Amino acid sequence: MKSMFDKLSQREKQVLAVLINHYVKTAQPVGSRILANRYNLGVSSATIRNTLQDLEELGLVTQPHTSAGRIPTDLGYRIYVDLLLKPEPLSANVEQKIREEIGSNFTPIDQILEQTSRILAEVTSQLGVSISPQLDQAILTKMDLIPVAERKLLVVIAVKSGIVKTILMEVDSDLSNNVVSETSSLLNEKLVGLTLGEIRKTTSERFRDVHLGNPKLIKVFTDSVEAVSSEVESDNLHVDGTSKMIQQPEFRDMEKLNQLLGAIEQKQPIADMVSMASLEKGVVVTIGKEANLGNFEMCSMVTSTYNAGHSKGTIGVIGPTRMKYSKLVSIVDYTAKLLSKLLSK
Amino acid sequence: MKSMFDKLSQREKQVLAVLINHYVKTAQPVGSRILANRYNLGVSSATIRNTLQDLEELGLVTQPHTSAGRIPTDLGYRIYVDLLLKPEPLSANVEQKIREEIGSNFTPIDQILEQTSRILAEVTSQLGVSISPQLDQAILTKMDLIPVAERKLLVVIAVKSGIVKTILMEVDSDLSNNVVSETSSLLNEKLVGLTLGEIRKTTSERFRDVHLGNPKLIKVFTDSVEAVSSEVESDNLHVDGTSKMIQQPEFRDMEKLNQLLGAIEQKQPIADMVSMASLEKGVVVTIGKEANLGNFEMCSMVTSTYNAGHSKGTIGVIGPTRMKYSKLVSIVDYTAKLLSKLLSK
DNA sequence: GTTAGCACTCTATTGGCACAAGTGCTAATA
DNA sequence: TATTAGCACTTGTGCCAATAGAGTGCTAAC
Repeated sequence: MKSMFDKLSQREKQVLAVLINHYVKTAQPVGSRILANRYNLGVSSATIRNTLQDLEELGLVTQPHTSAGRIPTDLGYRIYVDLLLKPEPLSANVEQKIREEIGSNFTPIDQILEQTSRILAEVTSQLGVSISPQLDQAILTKMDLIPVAERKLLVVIAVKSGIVKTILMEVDSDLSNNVVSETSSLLNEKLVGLTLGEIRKTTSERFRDVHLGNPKLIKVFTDSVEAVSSEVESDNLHVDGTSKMIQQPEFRDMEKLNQLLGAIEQKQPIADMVSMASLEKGVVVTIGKEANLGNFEMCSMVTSTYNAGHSKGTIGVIGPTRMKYSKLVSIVDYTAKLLSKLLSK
Repeated sequence: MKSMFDKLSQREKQVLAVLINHYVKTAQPVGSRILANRYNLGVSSATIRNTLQDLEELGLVTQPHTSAGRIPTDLGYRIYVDLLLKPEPLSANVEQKIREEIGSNFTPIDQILEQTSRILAEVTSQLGVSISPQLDQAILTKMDLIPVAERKLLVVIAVKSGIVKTILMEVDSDLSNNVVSETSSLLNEKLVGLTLGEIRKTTSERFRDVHLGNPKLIKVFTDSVEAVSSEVESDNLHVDGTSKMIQQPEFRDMEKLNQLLGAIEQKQPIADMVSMASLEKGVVVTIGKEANLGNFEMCSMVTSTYNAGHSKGTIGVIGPTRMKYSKLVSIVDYTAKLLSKLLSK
């Protein structure tokens, strides 16, 4: 990447940046005349034409057809994002909107993330997405077993950072309240302070030799922990902004539109895409085919991880590759930081 | 409506039925020639033309333009649905699919309803919708208060029919475990067997003179009941099948498509529409402008209520007015009954 | 190294035209 | 009296050619 940067002359960089800026606004191939007239590059359109030819040879721009202007390639965007882009400061207006929406409301985490997706969609006019924190690394602060009906037990799992999960489980025989509360005390005593991942892996051994507590109940609890901590991403995915997104001209094509909506509905493809980017820390920009997901060839993604206690989740926006990276990077970054602050109280 | 039925001659009824059947399949205006040739009505196209003119005068069919065939009006569909339609028996295939999906799985209610929406969407290629039961009439079988962290209390509300709701609440001061469990016992003792609606209305008086239990905790509980039992429909709405739905030719128009997706995203418009129909019992067909919701002029809806204990919810499908009413009525009816059976154990 | 100029290519739009579908009406028919 | 054949008329659609416009690449001059 660096080598590519060195290869580019000052003018080439300038023209690439200006071309992308213009194309992002208009969604139309950009010609040399427009670049020469509208942006004062100090040279004539003929010179720009030469530069454009160079950029095309480098694979940074391309022509839809012979007598059209140029549009950026995925690689062109990549260079732009990595080397030329200056994050655009948030407008006071947008910043305020985000702050208001992700307020200090005392709300369950899933609702907060829904709101986050919504506000991201709103301020970006793209798809806003969020994934709940993966609780595998979360530390148990308290658990409880509550009989709610014959054979039905509500398992409560509270972890550091204040997230509380409840799961309704079936038990195959009625159990006395005494047995339940004894086992519950025992589990609390032994397991509080461990991560859910540890509990998942070690509990069966931990209690193998201890002849306290009801083994069936212990099994029910570990099953619940299993369910909570290994919840697949797609169950925890929130998406908003579809109706805004599809107004983008790239989705005029019914074919693409169907693919997009199908993916949103299945959730899994989006979850895969987002969680792939969430391996890295901080803001990540994934462009077009980089995601390596057929249906999203013409889409880019700006994501960031956030923290909730020791657990990590991801938020971001998805839109056509022709997106305003400079603005989106700032928005996603700001929102993720705000969210981390909120969730770590 | 009955008068309209009397006004129609045998042939007019027949032609209307056949025209609608054909139009539902093709989405193209239907001409007299096709009706005369393809369906053996025993008369020539000229005669059909005369009949069509009559039907047009009655407002049951209309022409998109002078030299096109006829398409049904909302009123035409209404007559068809009320007087001419024979519910089509479920295919074994579809019945099996529904039975498999809405299995006896031990799953939380919201997930069951999500599955219901999904399977409805799948077997109808339209929008599948479901609304969770309104719990106002549900009878409390058990409640519990569980401190999960400083100042955080998990309120558990279990009602007949096995639905369990949990709500995380904030309390303004730390409370001893004793106080919490005493108050909890008291509330159980006094309130189990009442409906949530009754609890909501009468609890403050019930405990005004009794000097037992912690008033703040009692308030927290009634607030939770309030929240659970008056949850607005849009929070409990599940929609699936958007990507199938938009492939219907009526949504080729970007304008309509936007309206539709916007409504699905906001949820409220759909919730309004569905809950409006859920006042009546059994299967209800709402056609086009009858719903009186601007954005859904070209949509119809087939819904049915289902029972979960003493509570009622609604499921259904939404699609373009040009839908296969005969099939959908059977599917929705069958699914609602199956769901009632499942949720009443 | 830059620019003006020009021939060339490709797309998008327009008007014209023939064709197909379907109607409404009239007059003939059973 | 109900039905039908026949026909003139209307409208939407597909196709063609012609045209205008945008933008390029190249050459030659500065």
